[in-house]
Amino acid sequence: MEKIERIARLYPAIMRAMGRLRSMLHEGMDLSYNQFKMLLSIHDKGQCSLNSLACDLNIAMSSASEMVEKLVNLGFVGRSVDAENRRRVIIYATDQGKALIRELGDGIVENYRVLLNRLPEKDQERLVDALETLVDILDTFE
Amino acid sequence: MEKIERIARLYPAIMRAMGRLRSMLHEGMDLSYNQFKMLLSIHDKGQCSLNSLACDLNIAMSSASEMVEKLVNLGFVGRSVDAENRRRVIIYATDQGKALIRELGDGIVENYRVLLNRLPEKDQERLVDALETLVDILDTFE
DNA sequence: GCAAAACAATTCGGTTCCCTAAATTTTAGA
DNA sequence: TCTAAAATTTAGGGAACCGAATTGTTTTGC
Repeated sequence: MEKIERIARLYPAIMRAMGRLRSMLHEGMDLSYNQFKMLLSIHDKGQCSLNSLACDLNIAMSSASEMVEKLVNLGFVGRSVDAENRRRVIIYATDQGKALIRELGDGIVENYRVLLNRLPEKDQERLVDALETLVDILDTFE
Repeated sequence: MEKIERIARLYPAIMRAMGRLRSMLHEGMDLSYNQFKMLLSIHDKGQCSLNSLACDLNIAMSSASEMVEKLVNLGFVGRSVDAENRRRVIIYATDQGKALIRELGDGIVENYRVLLNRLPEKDQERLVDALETLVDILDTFE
């Protein structure tokens, strides 16, 4: 079979598998995957504007605005007007948000561990290698 | 770094990359990715009930029902009551649907080809290997 | 034979995540 | 000062899901 057909056939399989993986990793979490991603991004940046957050997450600013609103209402994120430039808003993780990141982060890592341990040692290595190769190559497409 | 942390770090990167890949592959298509997937599934099964379609796609029957409705309205899919068991509905691709599959399928393969050709030969091999390894291993999780 | 249970699909109301376009507020520039 | 630009929010909408309730249809168990 030709290389391209092999790849075309693999794409849906990967997406299916990754989706399954995601739901296994995040099951029982208080935040959806995307909400968690956003909270994490805010936390990593320490403090940021809506604009930079939206760029980071590759979504429209209006979408980011909505999601931030939700996280603010849940108490995981704070939002205040930037005194330097009052058009801008400063977004940051609250203590509650930071605590959640620690907690969920640990849970996710633990879930990874459980999943990974279901594989024989040799496959664990192959998986990590495959993922790293994939990211490496896919990143060359822009 | 520990294996698990490496994997945890890779997951978002993969999702991002795969999403980008998807939008590159499907850009300008008449059908969304999910609609195309459903049409393809219907076509591959030749003829099917809503239930089996929903199982195949791993979505709730109510979701499948909605999407089928859309595909029917677009003229790509037909739907009729099963004479054997009138509770059941028979879903199939219309000629128009089959033609679209051919057309879009060719387009996608062509897009794959263009993308793949942007990689050096050696990376092409690595990519296919990585993807196949990944699917192979991920499928062992249920 | 027929009422109750099981089945297949649909409808309804809801959520999440995304979009564009228009409005709002604030700042900066001519 | 008046206008243009910048940062965000609001409004409206669409796709893709979900569970629960509903509508028909068939099976079953008495």
